[in-house]
Amino acid sequence: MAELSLPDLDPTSDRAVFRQIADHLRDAIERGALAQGDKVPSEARLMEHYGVARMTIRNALQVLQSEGLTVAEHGRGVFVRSHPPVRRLASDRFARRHREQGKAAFIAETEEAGGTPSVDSIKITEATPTPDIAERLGLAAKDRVIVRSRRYLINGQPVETAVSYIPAEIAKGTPIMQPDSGPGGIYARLEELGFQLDHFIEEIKSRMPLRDEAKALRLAPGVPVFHLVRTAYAGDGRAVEVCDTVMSSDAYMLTYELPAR
Amino acid sequence: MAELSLPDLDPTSDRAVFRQIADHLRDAIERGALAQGDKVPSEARLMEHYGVARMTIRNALQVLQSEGLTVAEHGRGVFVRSHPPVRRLASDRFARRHREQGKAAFIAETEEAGGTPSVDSIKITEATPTPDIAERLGLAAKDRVIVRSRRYLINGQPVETAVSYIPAEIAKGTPIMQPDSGPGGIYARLEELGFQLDHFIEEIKSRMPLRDEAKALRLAPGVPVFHLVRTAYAGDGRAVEVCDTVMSSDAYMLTYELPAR
DNA sequence: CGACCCTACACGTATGTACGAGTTGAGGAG
DNA sequence: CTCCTCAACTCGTACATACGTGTAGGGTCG
Repeated sequence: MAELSLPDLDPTSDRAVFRQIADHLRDAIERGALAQGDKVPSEARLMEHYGVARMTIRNALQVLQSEGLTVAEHGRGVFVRSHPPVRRLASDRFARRHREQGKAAFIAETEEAGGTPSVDSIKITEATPTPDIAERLGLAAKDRVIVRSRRYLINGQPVETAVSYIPAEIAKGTPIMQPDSGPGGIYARLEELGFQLDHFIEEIKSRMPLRDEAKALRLAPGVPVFHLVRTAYAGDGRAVEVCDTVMSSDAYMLTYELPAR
Repeated sequence: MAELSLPDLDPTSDRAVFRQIADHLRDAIERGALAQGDKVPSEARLMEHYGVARMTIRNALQVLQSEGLTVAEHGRGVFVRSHPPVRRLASDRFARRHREQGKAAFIAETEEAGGTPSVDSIKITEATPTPDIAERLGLAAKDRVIVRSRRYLINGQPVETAVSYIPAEIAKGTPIMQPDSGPGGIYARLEELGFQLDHFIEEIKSRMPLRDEAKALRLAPGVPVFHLVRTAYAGDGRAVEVCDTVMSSDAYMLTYELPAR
């Protein structure tokens, strides 16, 4: 704390004390007086500096944490969050020319960026689709789908979970049912099966993670997720796959190109 | 509370008491036992039910609030958050055929969906661009840009703030400098000036709002924002506008169409 | 019958206390 | 010199208490 100087409280302000303290610390972070990875003064030090109760300090720190600015580590301290390198997802990432190079989009992109990609928790089952999935795939309620779920990691850090749904009628007995779906991924397999892909539609929402999602992606408090649902359409207009993914918003920036025509 | 039955605490669990309580309430919300807009039992009632201190209850409620599941209203109670109707942004929303119909994209779409659109806080200034904006527009550090900032509302509820940057060289002395930029918006004006738009590139991040953003968009705690930066390119490859927008993630779903070619 | 006020009740802010549990580094034992 | 123990420091959880401030409903007074 020798380094970091914090202002005093303004007793004339009607802004709550814990908010004033949160403002001071937020300010220090935004100014760069506290850099990424730096330790925020301990609760005890802040109590002493401001002359307030511990709960007041904890409320202030809670504000910053829920803003995603800091993380607390039990027994160590509170630290300014450092942001991992961001993966940019380009809108041509599913272009055929990429599939033809023989690697799944995720593996190729991550290696190119100098990271070590991995995929785990691969599970493949057959099930009856939810009404939402059935509608997207144009299926009847009692049709069956193949469900491929998996988790993507970069340098051992989970960044995304994905669940794909493919009509069982299409996927049954094909390499799509194998954990390793082969070069180019399942989109390459679908094209080999005669479903020339025409376009994809992606729907993107942003929200706070559910408990299970926060766990699976090891998300710090205050980190939202992208919830992206992509539907793949074959040339005849038929939907052949729906992919439901949850991505750490820390790890991703999405980019899209839109026509002006 | 006669209606809502909550389990008792599990004293053998090593899960913190406030987390167990949060789990019970989250569960009730997910089951639908507590529906959107319903009042969560008051702190006093929960204290009585569980036989714990108020801080323990408040910690539990804090968890739900930061997950975006509930909102507290001073003097009234804690309520299950209700989600406003979602505006879907289609990837063809900036297609020329829409501009030619004479309304800005936001106005037309909102009216079509049966809402009342409005725009306020329109400010137009001239400034030197930040390095990031200068790079996107292909400008030198000392070139000037026109800055158009505004806020969009639906039925009086703010949903989005936007700041556009246009090279001063292009916009100076044109209707782009007027608060009401005329039929079809500034993209129509740019085309009238001879800059046939070719395509847009949008970059999307998701994060928790800054304090000012939460205020401007009246965001409840636990609601993240989309931060979208769109660059408009003319036929000759020149960037003619950058639009930096912050959108309530509650109010929007983004959709994009990707080619498979 | 309407306007006002008062009172429960709700959450917001703040103090003080206590103990638990993870981390770290200094110092002592071998 | 190395290993281990332990103390000090950190955040996590929980209790008890007090008062402030916003809301809403009912009763009272004009």
